[in-house]
Amino acid sequence: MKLNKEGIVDAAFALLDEEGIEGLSLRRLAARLGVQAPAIYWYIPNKAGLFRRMSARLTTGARASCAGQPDWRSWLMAYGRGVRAAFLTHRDSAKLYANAGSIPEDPGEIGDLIAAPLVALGLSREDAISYQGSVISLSLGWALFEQTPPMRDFLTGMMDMDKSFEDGLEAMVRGFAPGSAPHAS
Amino acid sequence: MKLNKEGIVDAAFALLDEEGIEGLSLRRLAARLGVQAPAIYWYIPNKAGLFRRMSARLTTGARASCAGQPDWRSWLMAYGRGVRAAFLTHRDSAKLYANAGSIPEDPGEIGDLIAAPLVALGLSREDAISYQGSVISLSLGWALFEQTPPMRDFLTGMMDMDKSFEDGLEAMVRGFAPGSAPHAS
DNA sequence: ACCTGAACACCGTTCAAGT
DNA sequence: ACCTGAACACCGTTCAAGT
Repeated sequence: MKLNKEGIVDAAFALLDEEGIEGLSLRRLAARLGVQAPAIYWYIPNKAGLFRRMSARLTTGARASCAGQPDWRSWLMAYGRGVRAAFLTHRDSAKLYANAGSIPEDPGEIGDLIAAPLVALGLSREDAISYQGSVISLSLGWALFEQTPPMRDFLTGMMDMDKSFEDGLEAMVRGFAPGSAPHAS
Repeated sequence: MKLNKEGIVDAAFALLDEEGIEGLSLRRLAARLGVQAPAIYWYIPNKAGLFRRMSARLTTGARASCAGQPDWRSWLMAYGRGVRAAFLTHRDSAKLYANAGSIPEDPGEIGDLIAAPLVALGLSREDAISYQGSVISLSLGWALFEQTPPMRDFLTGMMDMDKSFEDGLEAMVRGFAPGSAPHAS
């Protein structure tokens, strides 16, 4: 039963869900795959590379979930909800994303790729990336709080997290004003 | 030259700035303080406790920096800028905060404490915490991207990060609508 | 091509013992 | 009260060697 990259990422998510990010070591991952730790290095460059691969899966899954939106505001709302939902389906995945920083492939064409759906809906490339960055930041930040147990207990004790996130996202997306104050040249 | 908690936190920030979060180990920290690693445990419970102490310093510094604002929107804008600025003054500090999750003291009175300045400006306690959570989330998220070198290079190549953050924050704070859709009871 | 065994240079944390 | 020495149970990563 040979290893492969996707299977390693699958097993890593399973291990993450069971043990949390502290317990996600290459040695334990190898044990779960019935193999010795160095074997993993045949498929991934290092632990950071594994984290990047896992992070990429989280965000591309969210992107896929919001195809076919009628306008760029709807798209950004769906994307924000999708990103947060993706983080909340795997224990500590927001922490993992924060430590990995994504950027899975070469920087040249990835800019076009992430801007494309919003440019198709009428936004400039710069606004597309800027707004998307703010939406991911907000979603990541909330997910981070929701995945830190003492913080989660503290927050759920006095508010509805779903509503707070929704309120913040809605306020921001509604407030985006393309083309206003077109910085520098 | 006896140790003390604040001195340990100072040294930890200095070490963080020099080596990054990967290099921030208790053994190296001890060496910098001219002491053996276990000595640190007389002052802090464990490494997570050190991270929490460091995180608390970052956010309370930002809070202090925005006293005397005339209304709650101005306060939230100042706080968002202050939080991001605080993160950007220490290498990898957003990552550190994401891994630590703050919550330094007991949960009972800290709720009042963080809500107080906004309640004084007319917000309900629930809105105060909800909005503040969204503002911190957005600021933390952007700082995280800005402190991940490949991501930073990628983003600065096609946008002005200061402007993007400012646009997102401004849109969100302007869009907050207290009292609208008062969920459940 | 794919994996193991053994090793290197680290970790956080504990605990008896020193002063 | 405050710190050291020594140890435990881990890490990520490298690399020769096996198949």
